Amino acid sequence: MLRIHNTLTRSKQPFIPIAPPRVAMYVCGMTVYDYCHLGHARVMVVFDAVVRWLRASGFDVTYVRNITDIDDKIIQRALENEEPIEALTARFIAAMDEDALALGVMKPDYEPRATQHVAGMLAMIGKLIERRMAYAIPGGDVYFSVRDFPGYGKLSGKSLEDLRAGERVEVAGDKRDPLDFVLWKAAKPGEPAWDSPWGKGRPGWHIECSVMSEHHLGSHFDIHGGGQDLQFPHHENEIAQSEGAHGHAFVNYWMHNGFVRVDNEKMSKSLGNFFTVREVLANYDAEVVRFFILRAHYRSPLNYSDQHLDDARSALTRLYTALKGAATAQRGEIDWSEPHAARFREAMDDDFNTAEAVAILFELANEANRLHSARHAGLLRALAGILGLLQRDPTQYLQSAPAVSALSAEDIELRIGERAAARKARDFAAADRIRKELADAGVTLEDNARGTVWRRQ
RNA sequence: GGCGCGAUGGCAGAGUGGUUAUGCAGAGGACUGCAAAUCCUUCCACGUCGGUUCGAUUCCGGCUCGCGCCUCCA
Repeated sequence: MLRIHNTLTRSKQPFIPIAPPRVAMYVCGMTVYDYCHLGHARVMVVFDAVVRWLRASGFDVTYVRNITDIDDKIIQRALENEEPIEALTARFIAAMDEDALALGVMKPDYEPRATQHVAGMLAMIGKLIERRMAYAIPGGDVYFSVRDFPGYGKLSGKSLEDLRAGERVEVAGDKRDPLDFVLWKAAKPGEPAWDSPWGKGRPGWHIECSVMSEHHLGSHFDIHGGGQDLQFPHHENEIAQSEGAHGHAFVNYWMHNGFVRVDNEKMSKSLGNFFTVREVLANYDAEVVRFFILRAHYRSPLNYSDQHLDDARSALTRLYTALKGAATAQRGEIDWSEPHAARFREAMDDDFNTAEAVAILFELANEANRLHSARHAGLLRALAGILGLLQRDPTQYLQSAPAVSALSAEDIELRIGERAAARKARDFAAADRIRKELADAGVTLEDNARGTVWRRQ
């Protein structure tokens, strides 16, 4: 049985869907004013693996990942770029789609955008005011009143007192409580705005997720995910809004993935220590990046460095090499009673332990190599497929070139031909010279009974 | 200051109250014209101080160090 670590209880709990086999899952996606960095990649890949495993386990998953396409930073960036907001967001949504596709991330079932749900937000804000959990102030802002929502802080494990004590920022004097957060922001002249009962304005950040999740999944659903940094205040506020408006439980299982780090520090926009997905993909195959992410547990911190990606690349090469030699059996149904498959399932059922699952993949590779077993190779490929790995033609993968490559496949084949002639003439010095030359260009040769095969790096 | 998470072998990274994680790297061997790949063998481990226990890396507590949240952030 699947167990999920629930942030609400800080423990692993058996996963019991509200209406099996249906599973409703919402993940906070990107604010589209810049390229995705590796932290975003981790969210996409991790929850992609979660959805894949849920589906492989027989659940009928509806997966929603939102797009925040209106917010202060978007407005500011559009202003800086002197381009319309719609053009800016369209550009970065397209870039995000490219990154996701490269990383093998399947499209969510729905990708709602904040700007498409303003009417729903107005309705929910109205309801919160009606239920006396929100209030409008003269300027046109509307705030959520945290003291009127019992249980505020239950997700992040903080009390209102703790939070007040820890305040680091001076707050506007018109809030009733410093911790009250904005639901609706009055527009300043020139800013994008929607009409509302409180005047022209735009939504606060948190309200969109409460509204869009309800729209697609209902007011009470199974799983809500996102990066650890969203736990507070974003997800805490979502709970306040949704439970405040509906009067019943919002989400049963909260999942938060760990940060990507650089030099032991969180990779973040504000620190400026981030690498965009496309920067990394210029030097590394996207599958290597996906493998690198999935090889760690989703809740652990993940340290990024070129050295670690090199390591991941070598490891992935071993897996593909095992597949190369074997006539992989057709994919089809997985025999879950097979010991490796059973352990794989056990690992994934234990809070999506992809690190353990990947280790089992290596054990299968060893079996496949040792026994020349197409059955093991086939199982390796099938199980890896659940993680979105090892689905390419092995030779194609092993010969794939990074962005900048000195030698073309044709050149390589040509040199291999010359070397074969030299070897036939038993001129091994010449043959070794050619091999050395190719090695220096990042190409490794392997002689076998049928001839010579090559791969990069 | 408040709250929380973590500390595993050269590196990365799972896990477990007593038994091999796994990968990369290293050493030796088999195979090879030599290599590569593969296989076999092998070195290297659980921050620190106490406690519980027949036995703790694994449970409990103190300490040290690191990280995160408390402000936008995946």
